[in-house]
Amino acid sequence: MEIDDETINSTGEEEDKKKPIVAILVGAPGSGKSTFCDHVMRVSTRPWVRVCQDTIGNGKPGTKAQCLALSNTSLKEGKSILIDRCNLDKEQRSDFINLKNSHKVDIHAIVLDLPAKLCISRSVKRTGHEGNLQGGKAAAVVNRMLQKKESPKINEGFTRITFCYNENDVQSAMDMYGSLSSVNTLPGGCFGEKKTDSKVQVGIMKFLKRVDPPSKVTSDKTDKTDKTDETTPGPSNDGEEEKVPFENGIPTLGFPSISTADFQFNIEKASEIIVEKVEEFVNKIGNGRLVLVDLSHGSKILSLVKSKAAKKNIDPKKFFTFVGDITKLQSQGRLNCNVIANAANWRLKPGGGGVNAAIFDAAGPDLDTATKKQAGSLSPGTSITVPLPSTSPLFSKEGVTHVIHVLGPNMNPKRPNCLKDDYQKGCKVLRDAYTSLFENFASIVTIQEKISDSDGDVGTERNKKFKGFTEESESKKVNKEWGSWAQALYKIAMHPEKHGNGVIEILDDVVVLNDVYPKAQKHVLVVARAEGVDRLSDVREEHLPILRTMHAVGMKWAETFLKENESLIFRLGYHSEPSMRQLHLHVISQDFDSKHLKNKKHWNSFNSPFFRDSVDVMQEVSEDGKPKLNDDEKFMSMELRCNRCRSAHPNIPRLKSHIAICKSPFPDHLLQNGRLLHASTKL
DNA sequence: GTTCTAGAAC
DNA sequence: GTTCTAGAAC
Repeated sequence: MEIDDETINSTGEEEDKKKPIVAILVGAPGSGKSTFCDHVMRVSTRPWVRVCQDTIGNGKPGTKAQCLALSNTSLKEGKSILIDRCNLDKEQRSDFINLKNSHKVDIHAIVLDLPAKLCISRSVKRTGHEGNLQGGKAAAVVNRMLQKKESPKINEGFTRITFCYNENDVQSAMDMYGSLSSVNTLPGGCFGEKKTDSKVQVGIMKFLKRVDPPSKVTSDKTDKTDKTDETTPGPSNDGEEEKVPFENGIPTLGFPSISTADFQFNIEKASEIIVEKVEEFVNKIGNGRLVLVDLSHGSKILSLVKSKAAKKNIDPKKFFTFVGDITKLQSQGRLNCNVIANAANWRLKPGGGGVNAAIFDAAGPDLDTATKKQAGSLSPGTSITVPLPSTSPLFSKEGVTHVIHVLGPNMNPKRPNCLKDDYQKGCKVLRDAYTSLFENFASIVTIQEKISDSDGDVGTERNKKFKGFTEESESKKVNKEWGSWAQALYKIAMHPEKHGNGVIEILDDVVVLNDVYPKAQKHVLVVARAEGVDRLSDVREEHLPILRTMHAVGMKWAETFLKENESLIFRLGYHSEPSMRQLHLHVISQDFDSKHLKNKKHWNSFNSPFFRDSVDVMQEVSEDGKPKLNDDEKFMSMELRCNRCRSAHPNIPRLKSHIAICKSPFPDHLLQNGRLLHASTKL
């Protein structure tokens, strides 16, 4: 991030230039707030006062009132202030934001949303080493605070919000604030907010998900004439609403009109197809939304689409048009689109003018490299999703995490594959192009939803909406070959008498055995004996009887174990993508007390959406003909969270010492539909 | 699936 | 120095 000289305080008033800044740090203990303040105060030539609640009482912790008092006196002296306290929820921040009522100031938020494990380990360090207990205490404090966090929003009254998710982000933000003199300031708006880099920190998904639908943006029902200055980006219907910030954190696809510019597709027909496809998809993209973007207010396509969408009563919160540069939607238009579509050429090459040149240009060489990894060319009517590396400026400045390249039909005789006037073919290709684009966007949304659901609450209802999408993209996966070590279960299923290692029951349809490396006190596998069902993705409606048998046998064994030990709790389910060949049901006690549970993958394979409860699998197969799979690798690298209280832990040993003592009740979704089996439920 | 181990993190 | 993770080999 850097300061853009052109955007530095363009109002020109001398007084304005000396406006102090109230910089509110937002972050858990250990997120680096004090380090941030120290650095800024050391290098900045602007006069800063640090308002730190931890030390405000003569070096000891003080009160919020003391912080406010110091803030007031400092502002009166014309000094800028750094509010160094957690400020994680809206209420905690509001008193400091209200300082703008009595002082002429800009209110900034600097969000230090670093991985929970990092904050915890830093807190542990700070509180001293007094054995493991101290670590547990620090984790508990950080976890408790993180439960409360609410992402700051512009509409709380901030002039500017800077989000930091890793040390690099923090360094950039420190440099930025450190470079401020008493006269320059930073442009307003929301910067760096991201929703999708879940591999870095899955925990933020829940944080960002709690957003309201956009309130003010509507696709106008009346045909107003647009008189707004063409250089000002904003919702295309009304200039007055430009000041209203868009809600960020909602998965949003910004897309240009395909084929109408360079490829000379008829605008009337194109607008009809856009609206038709939007209508078809608008309810298939979860809480996501679609935004048609065009650079100029005079654009015919926008007004045609707008009026057609209004006639069809398409929800204006889910679909609207927007005037602005598709490569600067966040920085100039304050509209965060985590996904943008590119009107690509068939060679997927940069340059050539128009949207394609602009996007490749703004994204830097990273996009070209990432694109080449995916494909070398594109057929008309198709699209391809390219995850944007975080090093790309489009990612860091605009919050774009994916670019979807789309190729529409060509009606321009000067370009290759021209359809001339064959609109029958042309319309079909254009429809295909939008279908492919919106499907690709839907898969991105689905993956994000699944990850955020996994972070505590499960949105079964929402998942149901995605029926059809994920499966399609996932089924494209080529079946992996099984390694020699992965055949053990298969061999046992086929010849249990020969390979009887650990086998405890042999029936016609299933074999039951103790897991050779149990991940809990009790851990058995119920293996299907039929040939041809290697894994969950092979399961279809015809396998419902075997699923039911496996479930019944698994339940019987769980009950047997519960008679021996009433304190156990069992869960029955399948791995979305098993390592061992031959469909097998895990019957596993929820203590996870085992020396064989050694790494993140072991934990997450039983404690993330990757683990599919047997009851849900049976229901899905009977309703949809096949089970849902959550086989994204991301689930394996998720933060380590307690299966009961959902607290985060920095590593496996810490997690294990926590779960050994955690007595919290299980999350709600596990308590429903018989997903968990207790002694009391059966006695 | 596990084991082994380099090297990152503490 | 020790602990812990993650990738390769099996």
